[in-house]
Amino acid sequence: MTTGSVSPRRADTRRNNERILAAALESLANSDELSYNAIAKKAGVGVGTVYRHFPTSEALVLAVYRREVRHLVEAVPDLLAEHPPEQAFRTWTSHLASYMMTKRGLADALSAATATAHEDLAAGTYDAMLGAVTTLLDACVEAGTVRPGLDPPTVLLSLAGLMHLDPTGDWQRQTANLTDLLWNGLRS
Amino acid sequence: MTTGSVSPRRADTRRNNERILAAALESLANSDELSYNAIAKKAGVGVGTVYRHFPTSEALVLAVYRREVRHLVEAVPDLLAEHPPEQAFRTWTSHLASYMMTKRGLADALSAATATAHEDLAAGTYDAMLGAVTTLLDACVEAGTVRPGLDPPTVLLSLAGLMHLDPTGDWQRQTANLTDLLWNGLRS
Amino acid sequence: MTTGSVSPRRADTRRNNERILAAALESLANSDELSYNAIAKKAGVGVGTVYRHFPTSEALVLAVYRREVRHLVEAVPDLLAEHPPEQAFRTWTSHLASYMMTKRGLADALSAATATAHEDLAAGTYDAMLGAVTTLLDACVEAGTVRPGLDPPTVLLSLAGLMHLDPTGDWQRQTANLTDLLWNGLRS
Amino acid sequence: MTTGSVSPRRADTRRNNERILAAALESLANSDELSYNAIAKKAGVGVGTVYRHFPTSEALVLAVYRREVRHLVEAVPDLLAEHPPEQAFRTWTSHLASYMMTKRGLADALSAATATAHEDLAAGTYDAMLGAVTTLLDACVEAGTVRPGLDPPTVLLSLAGLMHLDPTGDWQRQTANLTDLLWNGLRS
DNA sequence: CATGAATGAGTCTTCATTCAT
DNA sequence: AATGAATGAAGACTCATTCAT
Repeated sequence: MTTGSVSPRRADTRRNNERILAAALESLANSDELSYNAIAKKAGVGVGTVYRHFPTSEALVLAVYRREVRHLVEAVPDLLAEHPPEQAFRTWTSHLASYMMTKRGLADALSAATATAHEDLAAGTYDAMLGAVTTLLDACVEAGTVRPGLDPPTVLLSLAGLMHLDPTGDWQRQTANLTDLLWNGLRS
Repeated sequence: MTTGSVSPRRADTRRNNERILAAALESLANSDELSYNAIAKKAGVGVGTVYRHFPTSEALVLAVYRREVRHLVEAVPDLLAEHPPEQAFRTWTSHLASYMMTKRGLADALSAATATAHEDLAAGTYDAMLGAVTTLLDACVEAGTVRPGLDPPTVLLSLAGLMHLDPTGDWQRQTANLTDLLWNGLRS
Repeated sequence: MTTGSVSPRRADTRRNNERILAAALESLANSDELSYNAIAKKAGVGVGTVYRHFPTSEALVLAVYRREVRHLVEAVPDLLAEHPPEQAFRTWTSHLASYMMTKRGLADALSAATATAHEDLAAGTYDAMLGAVTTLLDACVEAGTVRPGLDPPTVLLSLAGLMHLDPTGDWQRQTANLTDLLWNGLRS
Repeated sequence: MTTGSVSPRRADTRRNNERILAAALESLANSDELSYNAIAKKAGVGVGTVYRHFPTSEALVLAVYRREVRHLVEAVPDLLAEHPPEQAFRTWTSHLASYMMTKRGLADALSAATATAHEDLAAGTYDAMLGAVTTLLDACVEAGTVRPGLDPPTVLLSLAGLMHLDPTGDWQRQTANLTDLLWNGLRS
């Protein structure tokens, strides 16, 4: 009846889910390759288990993505609580950039997945990101530093370049430059 | 044993090169998948021939990319000759967008390739694009519609979002929106 | 801790048995494929339950077969009661044909199963079919339309072709043709 | 330049074809199972080679079948040359039976394959068998031992039972019995 | 130089079977 | 007894790469 139970099998299902997601994220972070066999091995479960949890690779990629997006999105309220709006916006942007730098393959995998994905599967994550941007913009508008009437999807789109920074170069400066340029277009 | 002409083979070779590149582009346009076997068949040559021309898939992708980039870059002088600078900039942007819409897989393939590629291989294409943007910006500055001192790499980066438009949606409007937003940041 | 009735479980059990058999028949009818997992799902029970009821796939196939054979066999008395013997024989033959047309996979599955099956498992169904044929023949002999001394196994064998009719063709005519041909060999 | 050449690779393509067909026949003879991996191993070639020669399992099964059918069909002229027609017919029938006894799985595999097969693929073999039967019947009619006007497809169908004989039983006698019964229906 | 057959490692995917709950 | 998650062996299939012709 020890906590590290004797039974090797039927280990907690939720735990498996976690391990699979973690393994998949690790794969995706580097190479945009995602092999069910490799993930199963890395997660220490059978291939079949991975299939049971995520029947298609779409589902798997999306699940990984969703988990990651949540982190970015959940950071927004805190940023707004601790910084003036413009600063919050800029900081969030740099979060986004550094995130992209460490999760290289995710973007590619995602765009491959969403190509086939049913709208509803992908929708959630895009909407979440959009919500984050909208919240940040609204705060800035409220503070009078950004002109009203901006289109959040367009602003989000303008940040997409962050996915293409060169991780071996001075991407922090490039991020700042991009944000500056963009900010000129947002200013009231 | 020559057939008569100085180098009858040379013509065949160049022809093969073209066919392979065309076949590869077609593959890349849709699926970001690139199979030597498939390309060979589509190009009507043996696999070995493809290997002889492009020993690594990196080399192949880059060759395709270079050819495509040339088209975009070469459009710039004509645009500037026929339109006022701002209009030229906007039109070029929409060229870029529609190009990305039809060459879906190319961007992904490229980013995968450059991950490992020797700098020098990739450098050429990036520089060419940068040159195009610089030329356009300079013309605008000259015309007084854009403030001087802008960083061309940053401007190019801000256009990267065009690679992520939804080809099933109203990407033409989104492109216009993005350009408008950006323009506000460029204006003098 | 009984729920009240003498054996409340027994009812469930019988019900499960039915559902499993029905699900298996449906599978077998089309594709000769028989997956425990698929059957369990279709029957709305757990895989384990299927295993408990039918420990081997042999047992399952045979159970399905036995149930189906019963239908064919039980039709004989009625046919003989309502038609003159020769007519009964011909009608039964066409029953057999149309049965085979709708249960495509069953025959294959069965022959695969009986290859390994213990004699006793398979015996029952063959004997039942043999009995049906014997009964029909006897009636015909009695009526004087068929010569006595025929070997029922041989007659049954001669009908095996019905398993190989082309369901997309005019199998009804083919059945009639076969029966006519055979009848010439049976006639007194 | 020895005949048992040094080069292990690129062994004569035709030879490969033979080996694959032989390996496949051996598999099919027993179990109606046909695994590309297993066949490749048994034939001593790579899996890919099997795929190159027979892209689908349909194609493979049919190729095997065709080869085997040819043997049966080619026996007809000799039989007719050496025996009186009726005897030729009976002997051919027993050939057929003994053939089926040793190629158990082939029939099942074939019926599975033809289910999906394009007509043209399968047609050849059926037509060949039909031709054999027709030739035999014609000879018998000519000799006056069989009544004219019989339908060859129906006769062939009546022989289908030979595929279902019990190889552990006295199938030789059963074959004779079936032929006798059938002959009564054919006699003039 | 070009060709394309051969190879086989590696990925995907399904399913029988076990067993903790 | 029933359930269904987990497992992993097994077979399908693809494709990069080599190399005889």
